[in-house]
Amino acid sequence: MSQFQNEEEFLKHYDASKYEHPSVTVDTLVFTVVDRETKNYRKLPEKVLRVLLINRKDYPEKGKWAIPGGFINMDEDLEAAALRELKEETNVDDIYIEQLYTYGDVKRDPRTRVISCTYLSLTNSNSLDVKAGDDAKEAQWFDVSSKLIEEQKMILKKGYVLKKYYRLTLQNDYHEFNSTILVTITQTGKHPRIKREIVSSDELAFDHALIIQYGLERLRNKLEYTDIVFNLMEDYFTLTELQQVYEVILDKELLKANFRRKIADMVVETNKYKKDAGHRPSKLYRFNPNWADEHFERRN
Amino acid sequence: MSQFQNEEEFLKHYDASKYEHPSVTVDTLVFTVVDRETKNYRKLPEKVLRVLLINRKDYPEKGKWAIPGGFINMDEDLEAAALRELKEETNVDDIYIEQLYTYGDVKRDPRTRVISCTYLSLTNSNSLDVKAGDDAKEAQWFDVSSKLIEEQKMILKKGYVLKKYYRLTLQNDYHEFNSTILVTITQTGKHPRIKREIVSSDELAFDHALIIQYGLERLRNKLEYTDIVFNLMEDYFTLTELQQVYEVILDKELLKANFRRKIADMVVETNKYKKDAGHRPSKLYRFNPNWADEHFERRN
DNA sequence: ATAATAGTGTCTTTCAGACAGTATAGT
DNA sequence: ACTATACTGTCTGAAAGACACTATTAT
Repeated sequence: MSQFQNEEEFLKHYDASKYEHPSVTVDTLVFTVVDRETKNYRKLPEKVLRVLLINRKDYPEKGKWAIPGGFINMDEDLEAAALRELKEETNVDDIYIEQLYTYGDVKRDPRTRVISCTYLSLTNSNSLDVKAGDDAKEAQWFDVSSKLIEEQKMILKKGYVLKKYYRLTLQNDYHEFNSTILVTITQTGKHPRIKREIVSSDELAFDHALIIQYGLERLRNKLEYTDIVFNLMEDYFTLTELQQVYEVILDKELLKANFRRKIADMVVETNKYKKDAGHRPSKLYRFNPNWADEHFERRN
Repeated sequence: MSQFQNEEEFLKHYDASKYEHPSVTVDTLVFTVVDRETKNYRKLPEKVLRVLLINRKDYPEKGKWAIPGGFINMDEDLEAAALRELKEETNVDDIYIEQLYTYGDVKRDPRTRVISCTYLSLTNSNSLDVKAGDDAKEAQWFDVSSKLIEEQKMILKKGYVLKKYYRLTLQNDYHEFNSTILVTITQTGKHPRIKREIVSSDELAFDHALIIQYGLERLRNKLEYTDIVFNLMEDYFTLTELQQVYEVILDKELLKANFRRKIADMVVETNKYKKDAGHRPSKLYRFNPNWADEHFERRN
């Protein structure tokens, strides 16, 4: 039985510092798609998927690359904290953001128990205005790709264990490094379980290789059933550009005619054209905001 | 520039208590599907979706119903904490669990800043062994349903705002109550935004009505592209039972022949039969563990 | 025999995949 | 004229949706 008469009374005596509390950070994975340079005046530029990382200028994990983030303030919501940190560290603003996953393993940070609530964020390359923030952290974009490099299947008496090794590659003009991630699917009895763990990740801080890998998976999945891709596009875009963005994220080629049929409802034609290179100009399209209505259910 | 020579040196001087930290809880939403009683000996029992709630015996929110959960220990992983709390409070064990969402609004708990990392959990009705834990908390199952009751669309100059009101109903033999949840989809300019908020929720503690609503949405979505449903089934089940579970969760009727074709690859026939009532006996099936292989990508 | 469920066959429409074809700017 | 891209038409086969039909048990 409670010693207090009412809730007001209870709250007056409540002392939050009685117990030890973990630290809570928010970390934001920012993706964008940009054009790679091209020499042939006729050829269209290739698209590349990029992720934003900052070089840690302090312990712990000093010198390693991390996704932007930091400790939350006691008086700000989680998403607000994510946006604030992003702004402080990288000057990126007005951006699509959604919660990704919360990482809280006991040993993931050497300082103390740190729970990291991570966010996935998308922006088009035009809105980029990345400079290092004034806290002496260096922000850079990295080309990112994740490929399945090995697969093992072990059959057990009841079910099986599937191990998938992914190579996560981050590179730009100045740096290049790899991480290896192991995804284990255990199917024994009733509940299949998925575990993601880092095999090696020398240049990425903490468990951030996992976050990038998982964010990429989420992005790929959502590409197929939401309108999330338009956060990576300019206001006006050609259908070929849109297709290229799909292709670089899904890491596979798509057939033009089929692609156009599939995304037809998501876009609206404009009367503008993109005339630039040595070939037929292409019509510019915009996102069709009414598309979201009927497809609202699949947004989670 | 850092004042420390190396990471070891840094960690020796690190004092986590320098800053104020939020509290962190884990809360787990547990769903199951059970048979409702039937009087007609021929008729199959109807299925109902249930959620597990506990009645809070202490401040804050004393007397209200809440999802089982509690504060994490400093030396246990998040999922482990969720499982421990579930076991302590409700005696539920060996259960499917996945992370749902992390709630961290500043004012969501009157005591202090509380970040709640929530989990979604599924179990079949056979595995139920719910008793109130020894900390004098009462656990009960509630039939749960969420229905769209009103929809408003406002057209703006650039885009629109869609407001959807859902009625969340919880009821069992002893209690019945409703919450109203407002889902607002704002589509202006580039980034569509979704906000979920509680309009009214008198008998549910904190923002738990939101969690139930969101968990139900997640369950509905995953039903369509994963094998998650089998966590709600016994080892052996009839195809009609499986269909009933789909129907009660999706809240719509399905055509038998089409349903069977759709789930054909996910199950394997056995030579057992369920002969019980005044009609043709039906074959028992099991989950086909090989199904997961090819469909691994869509698991997130 | 009857009531209720178990289980199958097939028609139609829709959609994904593959591929071949025509159109048009800039040099 | 040539090159690279823009854009469309159509065939095929698979899957989704709708519906009708047959089969089998306990009472």
